[in-house]
Amino acid sequence: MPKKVPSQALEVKDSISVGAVTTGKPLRADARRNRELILDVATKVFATEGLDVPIDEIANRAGIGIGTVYRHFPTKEELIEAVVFSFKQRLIEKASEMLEQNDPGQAFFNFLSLIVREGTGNKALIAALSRSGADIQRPLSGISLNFQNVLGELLNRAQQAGSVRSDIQVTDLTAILFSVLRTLEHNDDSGLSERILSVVCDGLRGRC
Amino acid sequence: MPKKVPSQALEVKDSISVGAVTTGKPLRADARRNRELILDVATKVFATEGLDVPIDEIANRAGIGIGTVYRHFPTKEELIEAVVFSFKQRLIEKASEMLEQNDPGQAFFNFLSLIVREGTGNKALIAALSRSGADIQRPLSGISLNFQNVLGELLNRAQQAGSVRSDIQVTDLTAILFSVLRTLEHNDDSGLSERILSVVCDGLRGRC
Amino acid sequence: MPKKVPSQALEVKDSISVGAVTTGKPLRADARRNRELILDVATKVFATEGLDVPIDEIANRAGIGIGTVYRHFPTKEELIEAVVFSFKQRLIEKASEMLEQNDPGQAFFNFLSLIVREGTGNKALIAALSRSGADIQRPLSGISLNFQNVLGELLNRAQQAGSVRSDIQVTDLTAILFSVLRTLEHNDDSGLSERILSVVCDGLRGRC
Amino acid sequence: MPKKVPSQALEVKDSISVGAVTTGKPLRADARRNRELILDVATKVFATEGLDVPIDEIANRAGIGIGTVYRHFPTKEELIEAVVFSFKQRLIEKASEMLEQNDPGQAFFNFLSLIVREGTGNKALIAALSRSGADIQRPLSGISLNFQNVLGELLNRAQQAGSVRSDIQVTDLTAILFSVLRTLEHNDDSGLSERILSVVCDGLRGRC
DNA sequence: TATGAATGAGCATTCATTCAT
DNA sequence: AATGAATGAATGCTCATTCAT
Repeated sequence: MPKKVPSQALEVKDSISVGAVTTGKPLRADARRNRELILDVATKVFATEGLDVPIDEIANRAGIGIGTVYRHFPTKEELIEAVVFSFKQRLIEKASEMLEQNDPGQAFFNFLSLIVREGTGNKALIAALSRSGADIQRPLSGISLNFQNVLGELLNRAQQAGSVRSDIQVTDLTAILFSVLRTLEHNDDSGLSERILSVVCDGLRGRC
Repeated sequence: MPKKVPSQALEVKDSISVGAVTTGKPLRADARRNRELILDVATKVFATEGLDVPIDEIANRAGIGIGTVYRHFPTKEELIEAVVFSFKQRLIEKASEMLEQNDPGQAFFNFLSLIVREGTGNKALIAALSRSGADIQRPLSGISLNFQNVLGELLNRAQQAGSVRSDIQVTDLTAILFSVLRTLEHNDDSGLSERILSVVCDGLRGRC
Repeated sequence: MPKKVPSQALEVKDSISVGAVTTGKPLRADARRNRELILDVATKVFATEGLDVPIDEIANRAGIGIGTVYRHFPTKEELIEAVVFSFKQRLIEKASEMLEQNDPGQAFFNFLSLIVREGTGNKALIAALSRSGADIQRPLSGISLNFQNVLGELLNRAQQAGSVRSDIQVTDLTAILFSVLRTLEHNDDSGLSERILSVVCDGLRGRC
Repeated sequence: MPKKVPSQALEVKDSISVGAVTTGKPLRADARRNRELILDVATKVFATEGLDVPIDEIANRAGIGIGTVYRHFPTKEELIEAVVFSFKQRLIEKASEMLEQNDPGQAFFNFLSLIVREGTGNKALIAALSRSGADIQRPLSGISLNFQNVLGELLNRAQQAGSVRSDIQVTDLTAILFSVLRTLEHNDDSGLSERILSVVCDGLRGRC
């Protein structure tokens, strides 16, 4: 039985080329701390205020210099991607957990529900995902590919169990998910989330 | 037998003065031409490149001076709204036509289908709907209200005819539409559109 | 005994080259009317809001087109000068009246008092005068010369009567006047006007 | 025997952070140099060309980027105020020195004389004073209040010594000073300055 | 002549990114 | 490594002036 991935996704920083330069060296302790700090703050700030927040703002709220932010993430774009990365990482963990469940249909719909719950009102998740996820044509790599894989796994099982209509593909699903999240971007009315989720789930079950 | 839509929803002003000041005077021939030119260009540009395109760009592509754009639309915001206005206007017209149809369910789903078809890859349309769909709390006015009214009419009839689940509200619907459009923003793959539309429609019919 | 100049200073329009093109032809009736209208509005608007008011504003308030304003005053600068012109014209009239008085000292100080009273809170008078009047080196011509002449006349007589210290020159005086007016630009507190006027008058009488 | 000015008026902050945010940290060497450079250039440029000079111009003349100007003074207004600040600061120092003199009347008139000398042809100084002198209603704060305090001190003593008429108030005085400076704005003819100063001083002594 | 539409240089301000300390 | 100062392209908007109707 697979152990749970540590929820903080810490082992990322140097082996995978997200942000910073990809040297083989592990980061110094303080640097690693800063990297995480930036990521945390950025995640929070992006989540609440959207991606238009200037880098200065993030540096300030993190209590560090702009230069430091840029040292870790040479580009705003890369910072955003790193944030997305963490999100996807978290979602992947959750998905893995769900895969353990017995009922494939249940697992699948639970996951959808989870995403909707996490994403409601989270501007960063949405805006960020919409960048890397909405463009379906683009071939995926790294984390996004992983994410898609787990999602596909969940989907397949549910389809094989007859809980989800069979003509749907993973890419359709991601598209739908991102789209729903975006809708909830400005609305934290949970009633709305529920109803939309319900519509989507019913729709995925297929015509009666 | 379907009644005609309440005239309130239909008598959208059709001649002049959207954005800018609403004087009674019709625009001079050349001004009207320019106004429409700007609107056309803006619509296209916004649709393809998003709302961040600078006004200069629009002016250039239209082959006119910046000042002219600002004469017609004193604010970028107003230009956007004018673009949105046209879109909603078109959709309202279509919706009105659909209301003539005998089968309320058919009418409703046809309209959804229409919107999806028109909206695929069209950022401006998405922005348009996002105004009435994204921020649900904000009370609507003018064209957006009209749009919501026609949509509500279509929805109600379909619900009374039992073609659509009854817990759905107009605002949910706009949210969903918006959501779907957003998804199709970067994807003109028609297969995707079809499947998503299908999922949404099935979902709206309700659990079997 | 000289008749009073008509207070509206109408005979200006074509013989003196202020504003418009200096053709010999008198203006058509409606043109003349417009010219005066513009001047009136500009005077009032400049007086209350300062010289930064856009020409559009003036045209609008006058209920005519911008083009018309520009036809009469090819440049904003010229419109301003025309406004100044009227002011000076009025002051010249008044000064002429004062010259009729028996007591030269009285006449002189009355005139100062008049200017202060008229100028208090009148942004246009002040800003305008400060343009054409504050630069003392520049040789005067036209109306400004006239103005200076009358003022000089008042001054001379008062000096000869021993009511004003003799080292003061007309240019000093205009400078002082403009300066006082500017001070009162933003203050309509009449107490202040009084005291400043009093200081200046006492100062002009000379050391006791 | 003249007491020292109340320390409140003197302890103007002298090191850093005028305009911008007032953090406790001293500026880095290069930053301080730039800040002063900007201030110098701005002072000179404002003084000679008025406050309408674009920020670009100032940046160019200082040989630095626009952004740098904005880093130090987030707003044009703040830059202007900083310039004003320096001026008033200098004047306050001078005034404090004068307060040391034995003869209160002498001290007072010397200060006036100083201001006139410094202010002749200096648009920035004029703007500076105009902040505290032009709009008398507005309650003062910070440096302007300090300035007014020292000036008031000088005035009071001179009045108590019988050298200045007693109906004059500090605000009248600033107004007058402002007024005189405005007059000298475009004129560096020292004869003019002298005569005007003389008139004002005599006027302030009061009717004989 | 009158009108007001068109023009575009000009300006304040922001922000991602680079670089000296 | 960290810092934060410097940079300057980019952007929304204004307004004097010109010109077609």
